[in-house]
Amino acid sequence: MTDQTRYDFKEIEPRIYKMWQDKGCFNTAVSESGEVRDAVRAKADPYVIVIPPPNVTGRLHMGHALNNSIQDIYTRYKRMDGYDALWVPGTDHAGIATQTVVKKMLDAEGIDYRELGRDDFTKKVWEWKEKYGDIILNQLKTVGFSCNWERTRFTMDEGLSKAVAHTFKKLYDEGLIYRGKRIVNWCPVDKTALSDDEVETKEGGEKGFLWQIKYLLADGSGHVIVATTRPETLFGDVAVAVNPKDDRFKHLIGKEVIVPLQGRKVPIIGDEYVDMEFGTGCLKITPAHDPNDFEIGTRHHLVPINVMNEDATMNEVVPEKYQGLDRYKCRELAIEDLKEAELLVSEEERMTPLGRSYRSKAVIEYRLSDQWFVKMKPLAEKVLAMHDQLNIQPARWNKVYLSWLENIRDWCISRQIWWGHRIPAWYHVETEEILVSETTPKQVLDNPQDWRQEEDVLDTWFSSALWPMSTLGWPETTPDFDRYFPTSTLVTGKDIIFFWVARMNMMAVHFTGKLPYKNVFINPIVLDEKGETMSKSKGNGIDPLTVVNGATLEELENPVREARPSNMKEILKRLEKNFPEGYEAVGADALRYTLIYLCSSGQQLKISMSSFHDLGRRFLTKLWNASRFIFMYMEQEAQKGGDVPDDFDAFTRDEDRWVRAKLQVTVNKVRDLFDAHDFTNLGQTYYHYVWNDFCDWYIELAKVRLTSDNAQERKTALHHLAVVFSKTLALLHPLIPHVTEELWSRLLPLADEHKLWGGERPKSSLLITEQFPLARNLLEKEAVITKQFTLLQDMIGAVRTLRKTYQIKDKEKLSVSAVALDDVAQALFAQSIGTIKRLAGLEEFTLLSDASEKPAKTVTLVDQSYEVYLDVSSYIDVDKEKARLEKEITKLEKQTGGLKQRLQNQGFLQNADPQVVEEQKLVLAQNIDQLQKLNNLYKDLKTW
RNA sequence: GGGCGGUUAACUCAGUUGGUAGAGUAUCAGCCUUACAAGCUGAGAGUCACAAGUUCGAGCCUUGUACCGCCCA
Repeated sequence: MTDQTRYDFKEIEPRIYKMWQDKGCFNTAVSESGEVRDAVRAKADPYVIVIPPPNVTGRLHMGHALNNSIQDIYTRYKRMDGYDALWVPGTDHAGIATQTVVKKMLDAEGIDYRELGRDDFTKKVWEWKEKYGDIILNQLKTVGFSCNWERTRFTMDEGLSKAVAHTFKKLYDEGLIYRGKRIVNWCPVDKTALSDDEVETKEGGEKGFLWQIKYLLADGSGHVIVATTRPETLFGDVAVAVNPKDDRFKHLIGKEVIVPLQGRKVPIIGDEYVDMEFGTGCLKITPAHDPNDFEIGTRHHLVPINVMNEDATMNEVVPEKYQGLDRYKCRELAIEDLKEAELLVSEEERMTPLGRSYRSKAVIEYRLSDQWFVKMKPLAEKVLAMHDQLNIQPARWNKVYLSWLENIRDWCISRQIWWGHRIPAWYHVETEEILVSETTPKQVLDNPQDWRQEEDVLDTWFSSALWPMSTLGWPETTPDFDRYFPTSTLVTGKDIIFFWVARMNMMAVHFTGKLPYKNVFINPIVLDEKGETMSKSKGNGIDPLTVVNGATLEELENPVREARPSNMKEILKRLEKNFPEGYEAVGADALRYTLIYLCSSGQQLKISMSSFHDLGRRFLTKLWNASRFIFMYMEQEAQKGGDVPDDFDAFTRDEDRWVRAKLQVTVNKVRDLFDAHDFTNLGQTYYHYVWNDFCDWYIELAKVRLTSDNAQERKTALHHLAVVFSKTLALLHPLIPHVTEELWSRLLPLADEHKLWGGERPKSSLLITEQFPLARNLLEKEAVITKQFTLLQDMIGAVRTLRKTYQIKDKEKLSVSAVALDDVAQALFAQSIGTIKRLAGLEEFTLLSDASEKPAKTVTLVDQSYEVYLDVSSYIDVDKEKARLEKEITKLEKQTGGLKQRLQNQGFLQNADPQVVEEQKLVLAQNIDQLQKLNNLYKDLKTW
């Protein structure tokens, strides 16, 4: 036995993880090159998960910890269950994010990345990636995840890049990728296009203004009033539109107005799009800066006028005084000038819908430019047709997923940055002919001066969409792709159902005819204890590594100080109050246990710093100490001596049968919960079994025999402890792998040494590859013992309650007698006299043969199956006992009254399920019986 | 505007085909019982958000309302 009463994760976890890696435990049965490494497993079904690749710039956060804990549970469970398990790890290149990080780094060094040029900049990014790109993968290792690190992938790897080029070329040839001048979401900070899905809008819009501006008619016959939230774009106006049905304005169609501040003449056009109710009923048309206007402009063959630069400053098209101004500066100035010119009619504050980049958070500009698109509808239709083959859990996410696919829009895939997969298209400098090719085409090689390659790169999600295929070698027909595709399960967050899940499905179905996985599990979002999303800027994040490794107060405060949230003082105060000595680490297993325990079926998971101590650490400490107990008694056998029985069965008792039945029930349940992706009850199931069944009851019961002089009894108890505990460790391993593996390594040699297995020795010396306990139906006699055992538990509980009610000190030994009213109780009590005495703290426990032998002046507990008589003559307080009985009688009467009423209700008797009626009748009869007994006791009391 | 989720004990959450509400934490009381005081034993604690409906019977089903969170337009 170790002296430490707690699990030393700091020493154990890294050691165990390294051991797994050294022994190749995360490897597959068949290597990438097709070499068989485990002949048995190579014949088994594969079980495959591909990781949602974290950004290469990313750092592990609680969401990753949860998401990957779930994946690890599945991987380990299936691996133990005999499958050839493969969990493919890796990172994505995160085009915009990574480019920004490296750009900032260069800025700090005083280097302008533009001056470096594309090739040198890309080199710098690769250098950065080599240096920092594995950080998040290493962080995953510290949490114990059993990824197959041999197969670590990166979306910019050569093979994966080939897959991207291949896909692009194919889709282009099939007419599913096209290039066109379109209005796109433009991020003026990152200076790139964004897809619709990368734009966030705030509920209810953001604070802004609606201005009404006079546009004078060119013929001097008056004016129209136009309402706009974006006056700075008026320089790009190409028309004013009215609804052709609008009697107020339809006579103006065909006339011209003068664009204010600029003097250009533009036509008044009629278009049904214009909402007569909204604003003034006159709409300025600015095709280069608004998607709706773009459509209207196209319909009327109007040439768009772009008035902004890439960074959303005003360009040379606008009057000189506005040129170079930021769009908002220009807006202010324009409003002033309009006032001056007496063209501003009104200014009204209102919430206006605003899009922001999900990366930079900058307000999106609309920009007319040449972009590449994927035609999504044909791809989406194929996926929709196969939807019955996809199991999305929780099922409600089907709706979200389907509605996106059903209302699919084309996907803008070009990005105006340098870091990423450069689009494999070449333009002829004179003819504008386009060549698309996986590798540089011959024409280009022959006459490089005549061709220029597309400057844009592809959206990172384009390569992510290929992830389950490309990580396994596609489009090559590799052994990996043959064996491991399609994969089994995808675990991810709801925020990327559109970005990622749907697009992966489309690519896989289009290119292979198969969905890339069978199951999709959407894990909840991790929130802080107030229910707010964790974010750097709020300073409310809980770093999983802090939980694993601990942190000083200063280390806890630093991220908050850097983020400078508005409630910074309050947060710092709370940290100082709660963690004056810093945060005490709990290790990876405690982190994992806590997250899964709290992983409810809702959409969110609230967590606080203290939950890891209260849930995870407590549980592990309990398990650790249970093992100390078992190991201690095993070690003591060396001195105590004696032989193991020839047949453990001969000395096996009901409590042994009971705990094994409980274990089996738990095994069945855990398997069901795994298979149903139901984590809601998993933590509780584990907790209840380990804490209540195994520790509180079985270990306590076993103590009677473990302290016995009879070696055969002792060793039989140890035998059952060894077997049951070994299976318990196996059952827990997927969730808390390190501690269970460590305890496994201590249990096996000890039980071997003392010959305790009795034919039930586990097969594997490493728990990670031990068979996961098998499910089976409970035998009839197991079901019976499980039920019977509650009699014993209730009886002991009742005695304990009485003791407390009478405030009898735990040390005071009581004398109790009991009578069994049925055979079950008779057999159980007769066998359990020793354990009852110990667990209820009794001096004497006498089993009477008949209720008539009941001693005088006892406190009596009545049950259907037994009566218990407590000799409390030296403690008894008649009034107190009266009160106790009264309370119980009242409660029972109330219940009985309700039952009677129901059973007199004709409606109930006629309509209810006959079985239910019978049940209720039985309960009523029992209640009446019980009530009778209690009333008798109450009468007796008067004679005391 | 459309959709999704939530509202159950002080807190975090369970709650199977409708049959008289459960767990953990916290609280209170008693215990250093040779695995664990990061423990053990016991106790108290709920108008299941609100309203109406269906039903013999509703935390659960239907409709509506309120509030909280999220997604889409």
